Amino acid sequence: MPELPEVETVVRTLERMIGGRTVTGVTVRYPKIIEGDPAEFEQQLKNQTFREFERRGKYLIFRMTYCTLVCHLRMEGKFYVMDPSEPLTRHMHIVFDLDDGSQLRYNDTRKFGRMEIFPLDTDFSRFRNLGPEPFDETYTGAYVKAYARSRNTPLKTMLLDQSFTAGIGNIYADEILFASHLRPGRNCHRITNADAAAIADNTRTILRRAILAGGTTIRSYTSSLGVTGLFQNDCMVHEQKICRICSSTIKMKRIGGRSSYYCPQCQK
DNA sequence: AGGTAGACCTGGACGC
DNA sequence: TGCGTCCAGGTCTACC
Repeated sequence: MPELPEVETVVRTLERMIGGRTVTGVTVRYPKIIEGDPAEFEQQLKNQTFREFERRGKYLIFRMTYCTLVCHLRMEGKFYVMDPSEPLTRHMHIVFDLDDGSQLRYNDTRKFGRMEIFPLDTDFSRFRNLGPEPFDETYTGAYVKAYARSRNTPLKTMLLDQSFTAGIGNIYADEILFASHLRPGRNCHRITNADAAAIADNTRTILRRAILAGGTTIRSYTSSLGVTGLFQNDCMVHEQKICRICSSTIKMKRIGGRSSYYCPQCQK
């Protein structure tokens, strides 16, 4: 379930592994992954070089020689860099042949991920209505408070709204709210300045910690790139049974269609 | 306009 | 064992 920290790790790992490599061919094996015409996708990327690697929210952005390749892993998308002699499994939907003889393979069990080509000069600051990055200087307690006051929705739903801030997913939303001592079902409209400041601070603290954890797991060519981080070990509430602070039983509730975990004692 | 249910997919866990 | 059912997660679309 790649969220911001996992995507950041994948981008940095790919930068290290395929930065400067030129695409010699592309094979689209499952066309629906591609937004637009798959044949055109294959043609446009041929002979282009992976130059710069960026992330915006949960989107991976590859600046090529003449265009920008944008990927979203959704739930289960993974990249592998492999030798062509390794078996191509049924969930490897897009294959990029690289000029050093290796292959970049896109694997996605549930086929939810998407790839699309944009012009080289595309401005991603307002891409798909994405809000500020959590590490942007504009993501402050004051921003959180102002945004919260403008809506009438559970805090959990607000954190998952990518136009609020880009990159938070279901796991980190639960963890940020636990660290902030706020229940996921609390309405966002009436939060205090202190609550808003806590959300802003904890968003950054938790994401930064997760990026560090994810960045330590990348070792082999054939392991999934960046999506097998260690952060699961650090979860305080998400998919937990007992609160690690007060030993209360963790509760689970569906909020906005998403399972939300919280400690009834530590979060109010 | 803001909020939410449903669609998109597959495989794993679970109950009978 | 084997079947059916439910669930997971991110985003877009359709609808109220």
